[in-house]
Amino acid sequence: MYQRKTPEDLECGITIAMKVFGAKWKPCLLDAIQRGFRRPSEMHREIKGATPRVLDMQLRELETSGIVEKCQSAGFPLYTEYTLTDLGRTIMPIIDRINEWGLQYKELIAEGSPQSISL
Amino acid sequence: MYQRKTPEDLECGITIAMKVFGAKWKPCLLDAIQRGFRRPSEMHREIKGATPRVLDMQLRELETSGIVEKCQSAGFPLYTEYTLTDLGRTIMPIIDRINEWGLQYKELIAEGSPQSISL
DNA sequence: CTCAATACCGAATAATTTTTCGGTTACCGA
DNA sequence: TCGGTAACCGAAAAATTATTCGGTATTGAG
Repeated sequence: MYQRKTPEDLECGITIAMKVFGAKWKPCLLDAIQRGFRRPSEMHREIKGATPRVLDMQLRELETSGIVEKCQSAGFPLYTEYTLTDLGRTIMPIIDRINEWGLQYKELIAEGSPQSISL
Repeated sequence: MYQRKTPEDLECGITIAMKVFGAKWKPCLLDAIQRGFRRPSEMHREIKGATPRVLDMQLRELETSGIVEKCQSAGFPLYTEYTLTDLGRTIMPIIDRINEWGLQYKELIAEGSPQSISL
């Protein structure tokens, strides 16, 4: 298992929050769950650009952090559903605002942004 | 200059927002500016754990994105100040909530979080 | 002229995260 | 038994991001 080498400031709220839901696809996963895509296969289809593998991994981390909960029912075909926990629901207003901010200001940002070279 | 290789979904608000202020030290920098640490040397002292180099780089990116503004006055010693732009101020409520969330739930997260192995 | 302070930048390297690829298991239907 | 769907996992490789190290420039004091 991977061992982190650089220390982290776990007193810093930003650092903690970013660890929990700041990974590349975590906010998208949480948003997808909120919009009703609860099954892994649905999320795989919904979130273009992410490989199923990374979604599985980040979903598992969200579960381990107590943000989402897995409900699996035996049967065919396999049926697994992820839902937000109470803790997970406390994050959603933040994700929503991040999303709104991005949509609201995207034109303003696009020109001149150093990271937008790849457009 | 670095050329991105994996495509990005620039219609997704989350992706856009994360590009603008989601880098490792950007929220900390913005928070520091808000708390009154406006000079690079102050931020270097304030934000432990980050190297001056990365703070300089991320500050420059924030400037290029139009989130902060640089005011430099000739004189001795060199005096540079970064302040939030109007656009930058629209981000602060989000950063504040991220920070609050992290502080509020840190104990809840700590146990069992996959990323907290390095504690 | 040399030194210290402030604000930077470039390039190589290291650290971290994401992707790619190829599995596994369980089950049903033909 | 073979093929197909769903949900996963491990390991290596690639991509991305951050760090380290060693510079530059300006200015004023000694």
